[in-house]
Amino acid sequence: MAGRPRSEEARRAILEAALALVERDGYQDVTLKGIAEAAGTGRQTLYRWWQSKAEVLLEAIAELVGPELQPPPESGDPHADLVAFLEETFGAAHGVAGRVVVGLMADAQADEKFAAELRARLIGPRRQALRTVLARGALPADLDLDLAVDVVFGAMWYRLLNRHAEVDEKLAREIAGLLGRIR
Amino acid sequence: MAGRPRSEEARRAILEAALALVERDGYQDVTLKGIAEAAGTGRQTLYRWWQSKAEVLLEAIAELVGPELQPPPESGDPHADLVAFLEETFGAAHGVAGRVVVGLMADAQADEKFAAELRARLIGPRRQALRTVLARGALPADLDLDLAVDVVFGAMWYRLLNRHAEVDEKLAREIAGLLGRIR
Amino acid sequence: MAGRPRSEEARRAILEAALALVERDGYQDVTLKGIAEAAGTGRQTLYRWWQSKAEVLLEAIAELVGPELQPPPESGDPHADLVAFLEETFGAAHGVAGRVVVGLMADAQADEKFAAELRARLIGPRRQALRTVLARGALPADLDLDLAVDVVFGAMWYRLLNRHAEVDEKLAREIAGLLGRIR
Amino acid sequence: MAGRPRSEEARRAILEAALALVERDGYQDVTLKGIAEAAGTGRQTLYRWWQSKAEVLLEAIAELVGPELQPPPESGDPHADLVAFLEETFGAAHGVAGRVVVGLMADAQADEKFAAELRARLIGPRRQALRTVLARGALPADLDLDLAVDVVFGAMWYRLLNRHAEVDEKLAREIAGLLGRIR
DNA sequence: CATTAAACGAGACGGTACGTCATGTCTTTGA
DNA sequence: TCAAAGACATGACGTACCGTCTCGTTTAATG
Repeated sequence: MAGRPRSEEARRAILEAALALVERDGYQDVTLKGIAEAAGTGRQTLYRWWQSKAEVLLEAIAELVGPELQPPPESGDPHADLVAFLEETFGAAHGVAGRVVVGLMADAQADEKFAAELRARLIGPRRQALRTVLARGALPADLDLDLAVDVVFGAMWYRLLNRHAEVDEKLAREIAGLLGRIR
Repeated sequence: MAGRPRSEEARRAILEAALALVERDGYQDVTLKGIAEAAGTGRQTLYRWWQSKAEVLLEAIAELVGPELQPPPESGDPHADLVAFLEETFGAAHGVAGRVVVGLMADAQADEKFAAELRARLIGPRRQALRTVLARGALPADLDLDLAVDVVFGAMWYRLLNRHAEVDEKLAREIAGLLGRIR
Repeated sequence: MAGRPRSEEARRAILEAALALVERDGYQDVTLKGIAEAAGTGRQTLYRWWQSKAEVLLEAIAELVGPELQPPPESGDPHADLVAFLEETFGAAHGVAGRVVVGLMADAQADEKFAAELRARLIGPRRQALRTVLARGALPADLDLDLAVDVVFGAMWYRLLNRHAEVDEKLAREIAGLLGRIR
Repeated sequence: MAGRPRSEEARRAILEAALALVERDGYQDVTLKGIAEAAGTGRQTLYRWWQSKAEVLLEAIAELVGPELQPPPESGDPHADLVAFLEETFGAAHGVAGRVVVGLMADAQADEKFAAELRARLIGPRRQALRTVLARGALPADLDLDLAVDVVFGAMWYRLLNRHAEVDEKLAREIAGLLGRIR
């Protein structure tokens, strides 16, 4: 038998409601119950298609920032490419996207299965993009690229989570400058 | 007037039970109710002295790693000092301490007041210790020390949270090596 | 839309468990938590449909003694009717029903809203039934029937609460006898 | 050896605070903790001298209405004596005394030991006083005096607890009138 | 007059019920 | 067969009071 097809309308209402609630209440105060009510949807519809709040928001954020996961076009100046890429990346860390992504990382600590999904769909591709940009010549050829990626995104995440300093264009330039001084 | 003094026995039972439960069930599955039961203590005793699970575990972990928050003695070789410090720090990130500290960071995302406490009692002192070690000559004099700290601890936190790679002695040597190549 | 219908099974399990617990532990030692556990039901299900322990037990007792709230068939002998009615009423005051009804009256002292409900669903109808029986000719026509009701049920309640004497068939005959001597 | 004598000041502060709290919050919302705080006394002082809230309030009310427990002087007119006694008794049922006494009766349902104490110190003497007044000739000589007492005080208690009608001078006259019509 | 012992206030202790909340499941009717 | 609605069992939350237990202090009577 065929059955009623999945409602695309309900799906979009849920993803939009989820993001709106994060914006209004903060990631941790969002509940699946609250999302269902805000989306005007049944609770079972949420549980049918997603495992948890984190999965809902991972899908929502993936749709939101999907296109940005590609490395930027090559300009010829490796250092300029790196600065541009970091400025764009760090800029995206503000607003809802930042709040969601930090919340997802927090939730991932409780659930290794979701953590793997988060790495596969969001973190990994972004790492790959940075790797591509770094490989254009901004670093000595013998330097471990993965270590460099850890250092760059590490600083970003550390600041995002610990909030002891801003994640902004200044940081982008400083990190790029630091990498440029490596011999 | 005086009143019955706080029970040091209950306090220690609670902190020990909290750590034991994190070890057994993982940070997120620990509840205040569970801690009280495991410690053989009343629930109100927990609420009397701590605001949340995170505060209990912050105190527990602070007592556990308290002494390590001091910078190591100066050996004369700045690079060796740095490697030694990082090896010790990264080593401590395994076991309960690591699970707790990652959980605390996750919880801090939901509660800015607690985040400030976490920075003040745990993260800040550790940053200061690294700063002291770095200032012994492992870096060019004009490099921003705070940025270097962000880069080093950033890489550590990024790996701890995202779990795409180990936080171990190898990382300690690689990071120290990378810093040593900065001109 | 529809929603899942209320579970009649849960409702009956709760009312039966409540009565059983009163029988076992006494009215005052019954708790909503205990009722839920004994009924194998969620605590929220209790709070969804009732405001308090008293309301649960009022409904339970109302189902138990519901049919008795009607005045008995007229035999032709007003005095015999009265004695029969009182014997039946006073007999029902023993066992669970008596313990529950006394507990309800005690709880009603703390909650005027519930007191009104108790009057409407239990006390009032019983008063009306006695009034009907008394009106059949057991009393002088000019006597205030409500006062007579107060006197009859007052003696019963006084003994039930104060427990200085039994509420039994002997009392039924004595009260009826006293009323019969009024000129 | 001797030890410090019991503080009469603390005792009076407790009894007064208890009555004041009943007046302000109602019997059921008064707690031993609240009484201790309002009296400026330690909690242990309460538990040292009384078993429960009910015992505290029984002592408080006993001091308040103690003198009234005696039958009034004989005037020569039995019916007038009865009316006067009932008017005074029913009048005292208003105000704090009424609220306390109803609360005590409710609590007595849960605790037979306290119920016995209540009967011995408050209810019994009052019954005896009414008995004395009734014995002055307001009733036919062969009528059971205890039954008459049950009927009179029963009506009072029934109205006090069920609150379907007032306990006032009108009731006093009506009850006395009803008794007067018994042959 | 020093000692002693009990009562005092304060307040923390282990318990336990309260009423609320979110979870994830189940059961209806309607599309 | 999916959707919305909403009841279900479960279990943690934070609060309140219970009755008990130290504390340090105060207050007579005793030796």
